[in-house]
Order: sequence, then C-alpha cells, then structure tokens
Amino acid sequence: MTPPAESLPAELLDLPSFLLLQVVRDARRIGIGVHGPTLRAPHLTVLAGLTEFGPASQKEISSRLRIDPSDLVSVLDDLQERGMINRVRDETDRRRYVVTIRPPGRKALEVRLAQLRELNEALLAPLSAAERSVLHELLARVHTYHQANPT
Amino acid sequence: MTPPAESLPAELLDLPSFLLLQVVRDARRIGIGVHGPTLRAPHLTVLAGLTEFGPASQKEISSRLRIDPSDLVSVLDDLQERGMINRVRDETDRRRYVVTIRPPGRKALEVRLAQLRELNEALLAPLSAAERSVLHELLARVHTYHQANPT
DNA sequence: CATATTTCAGCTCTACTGAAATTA
DNA sequence: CTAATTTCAGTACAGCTGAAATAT
Repeated sequence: MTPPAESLPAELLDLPSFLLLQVVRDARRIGIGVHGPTLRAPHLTVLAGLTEFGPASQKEISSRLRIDPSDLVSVLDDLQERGMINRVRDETDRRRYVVTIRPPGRKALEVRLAQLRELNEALLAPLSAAERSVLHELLARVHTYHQANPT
Repeated sequence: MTPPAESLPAELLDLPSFLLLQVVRDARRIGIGVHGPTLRAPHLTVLAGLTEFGPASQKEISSRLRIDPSDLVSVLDDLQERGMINRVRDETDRRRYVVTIRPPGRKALEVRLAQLRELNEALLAPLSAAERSVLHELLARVHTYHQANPT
C-alpha cells in the first residue's frame, strides 16, 4: 500500500495554467532554474540568442528574446564583467551598442545546456519517448500560436 | 505570405523546461496571473485548499499546498482583513490556529475560477478538445510523479 | 530541557513602470 | 523639435532562509 498521495486542490489542478505552473515548480526543485550566481535564466537566454542569431543591438535582443530593455542592461553588465560578451558602440548609429558573444560565453552556454538536458530527462522521467514528443509538440503549438497572436 | 515569425533560440525551445516556462509567460500575458491586488496566486490556492480539504492549521495548509509557512502569514492576514477566512486559536493546542473559509472567500474563489477557466480556453485555443486532454494528462503524470518522488 | 507552530526581517529572482541621458 | 536607444530608480510577485516568540 502506498500512503495516500497528498495532492493539490482538484479545482486548481483542472486548470491547465495552474498545472503548468506546478510542473515548472517541480522543475525548479529538481535543479532547473538554479543556474548560478551570475548566469541566471535571462543571461542564458541572451547567450543562446547571440549564438543562434549573431551579433545584435540591445533593442534587437530585447524584442527577439522578450527581455525588457531595462532589465537587459544589468544582464549584459554581468556577462561583460565575466568576459562572455563584447559590447561596443555602433559607430554608424552611436545610440546603439553591438553585442557579440565571446568564447567564454559559448563555453558557459554549452556546459549549462548539457546540464539542462540531463535535468530535463529527470523532469520527464515518467513519460515514454513518444509521450515526450507529443507533450513537446503540443506545448510548442500553444507557444507558437501566442507568439503569432499576441493579446 | 506571413512575415517570418520571430522565435526564441531553438536550442532553448528544445528544452521542455524552457518551453514550459514560455507557455507560462504566455499565460500571464493573456491575463492569467493578474488576479488582483489582494487575491494573488497563493491567496487563491489557500481558498481552494480550504474549500476542498476543510479547516486546517497553518502548518497543514503550508505542507499540503506547498506554500512556505512564513509566506502564509501575510496571505492569511490579507484574507482575514477582507473577511474571507477565520483564524482562531486551537484551544486544544494553543500553538495552532484553525483556519476556516467564510462565504466571501467562497464567492471570491468561485468568481476567479470562472474567469480562469475562460482564460484557459484562450490559452489552449490552438488545441482540439482531444489534444487538450492529452496535454493535461501528460502534465498531470509528470506532476504526480514528482509529488511522489521528491528529489 | 527539546520540539512544534507561528511570526518577522531580510533576501533573491523575474518582470514591469516611468523617467533621464544621449544620439539621430 | 521629435524619435530611438540605452540606462537608472523604484516597484511587485513568488519563493526562500534564519531567527524570534509562544506553547507543548
């Protein structure tokens, strides 16, 4: 006999948004989201964005990655201090900076992504490979829809 | 021709945990999570918990709903101030309070749940009813698993 | 004495707002 | 003068830690 599993209120668990939030909390408890003192979620997003989309201004990074421009400032300060990015004035438009990733940034991203892939294995442990694909596809559909139809 | 949809870095979107977080952010932008000044997420969870599980001490509420006991204090203060709960000393163990929901609490919960059900319709708009069931079932499996196997 | 429950002060993280400074 | 880009100061929320106060 397993002890009767305590669970959250059914009325709430019936709400997809609430269930989603609980799984995100489960993920955090597993260690996802505990990135490190100066390499937190937005930092990682920026490194991945620069890697995939190349050098960009802060405005471009901000709108593409949905990070508020005012928040981006300190994130880039942190990354610059650790030598993970370059930030130089765009001489053709001196209001802008051109932000570029540097090798230490690529390395840190790579290391952390490897950890996250492992942790995600643990997160989805109860699902088969086929079920993981289905879950991922459904979530991607929802996300893509809201990217295209902002309310 | 639709304009090329801007999207987040594929390396990140491939991580279920990251995708999950993006959908949660989409949900918040839709209006889920904007509950009101004194009826925020933990408040709602407490009201639903009291409704479903009946009167309880703060310790019981805390562990059942996974709300830190120190955070619970101000949440209950808010709810009490608005007449949504009762908090009276347990005379058989005067360290404890017995927390009970009151009609205004039930009403507020009901109203907000109705809103959230509507907003969740909007969140899952791109999915068919069958797909919503599948998504919900997969998420529930993951969550239940981590409830049972805390790491 | 140790232990359980509630409470308080303080901190981190993500995210947002409003306004200033610089440049186009 | 207007607009765009970056920056700064301040705020809100959810969540956590460590310690105090009270009662068992």
